Amino acid sequence: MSPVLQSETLTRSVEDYLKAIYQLSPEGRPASTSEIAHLLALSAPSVTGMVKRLSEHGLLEHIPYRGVQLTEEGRRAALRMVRRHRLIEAYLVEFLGYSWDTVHAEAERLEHAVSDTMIERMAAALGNPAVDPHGDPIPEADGSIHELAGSALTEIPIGATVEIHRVHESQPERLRYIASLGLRPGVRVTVVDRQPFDDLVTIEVGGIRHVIGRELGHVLQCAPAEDA
Amino acid sequence: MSPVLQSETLTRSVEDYLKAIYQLSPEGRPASTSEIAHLLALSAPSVTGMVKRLSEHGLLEHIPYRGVQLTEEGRRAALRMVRRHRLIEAYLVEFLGYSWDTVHAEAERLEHAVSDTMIERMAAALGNPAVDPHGDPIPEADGSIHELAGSALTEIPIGATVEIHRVHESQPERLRYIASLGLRPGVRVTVVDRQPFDDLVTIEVGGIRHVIGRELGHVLQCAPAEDA
DNA sequence: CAACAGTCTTAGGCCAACCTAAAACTGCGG
DNA sequence: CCGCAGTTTTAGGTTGGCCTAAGACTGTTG
Repeated sequence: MSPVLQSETLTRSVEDYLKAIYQLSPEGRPASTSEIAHLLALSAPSVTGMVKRLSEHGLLEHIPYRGVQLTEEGRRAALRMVRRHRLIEAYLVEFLGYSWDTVHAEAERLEHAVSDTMIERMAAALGNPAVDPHGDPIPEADGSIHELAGSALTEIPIGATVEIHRVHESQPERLRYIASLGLRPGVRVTVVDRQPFDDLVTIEVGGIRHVIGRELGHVLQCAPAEDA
Repeated sequence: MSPVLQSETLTRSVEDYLKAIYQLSPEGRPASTSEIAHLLALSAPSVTGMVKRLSEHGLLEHIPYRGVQLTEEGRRAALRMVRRHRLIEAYLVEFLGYSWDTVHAEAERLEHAVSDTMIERMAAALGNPAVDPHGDPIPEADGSIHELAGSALTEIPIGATVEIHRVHESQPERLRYIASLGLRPGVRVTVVDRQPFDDLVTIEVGGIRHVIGRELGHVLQCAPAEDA
């Protein structure tokens, strides 16, 4: 598309910054220096420096002391990385015996090394899936993405039965815990109780009850159970 | 094995240097600065500089003005990269529809990004193959390698029929040409004539005759045809 | 055995990416 | 509306990995 994006080869670091900024705000709200620094485990000054260079290259706009927003070109590059990451995760789970909690780190490195050709072959081998193993939607090769509407588990009313669509988490520790509760995309849960504070939710899944706290509750994205 | 190799993470560049030095001399003969520079497409001073650092880290021995040799630790690291490279090539050909002439570049990037776990899963998916698509032997995970004895096509006497075991080439251009002549590992060829100079060899493969020059003749490693 | 060609190393720079310490800005509360 | 806490940027430094230009070495050859 853009002549720049096509010719110019982005470095690993640049790819990571763009992806991080996109993930901090898929909707395009400005992301702050410290948010980016925290997500990438870098110092704030490092982020400021890189952000300056990226804005000179037209990948984002930086209003000093105010935050950064991806340009159309930056967003495209970011979505390309997200597509790569999620397809790689899906491929590793499907064909190389990876589990949910171990794919992230591997994909994090591979996403920078794999060619477009290879990504598309992997997509084809998978049958062009719409979501990755965590239920996150995979952007199309053309840069479009279909975010599926859903609500955090913390927002489901008592008595409702919903299906988990998405587990928006990448830390292996937490993923293992979530899996140990029997929670993963496609599983059906019923909200049996809610505490008035701290968004505590009691759910029933597979006949067993668990109490879910605020953080986990936000990680678990749900939608009304489909068939009956 | 070595505590250093285990803990220390080698950079991409270091991995490339070690692999290059190994490939210039699998037997351990000293490799020259300029050979390394040429293979890696770098300047000679860059190589001198890196070689110094690597020798300080115990990965190779450098006798100034004389050349470098891998230490045991360096050789192990190099063989690890060779194993990765060849397994990745084999995997891409087997499972992702790559052809002979396109795998090299992809593997060249992936070999630095893939985890040991993933390499071993790929090896398992392939059934732990002994050779890659070019017929090059794949080192074992423990660092041993079984070089198969063979002779260059230029050394085969007139009248002999041999089987191509190995096509030791990575440039896509050349590989495509070689493939266009119907030459690849496992194919049987008969030497029908040889010129006294320039190692020109006339071969017959699949009923068609071709003249092979010195360079290509060395690339094509042969062994006596097995069954009759 | 001296000179020369070719190879290798030293010297000195550059750039991307990171860092810490210190200065500048923002926005809130008194 | 001033000052202060928190955030962000500037200033200045480090490291890895590359470069070119210039000097040092080696081996061959007249």
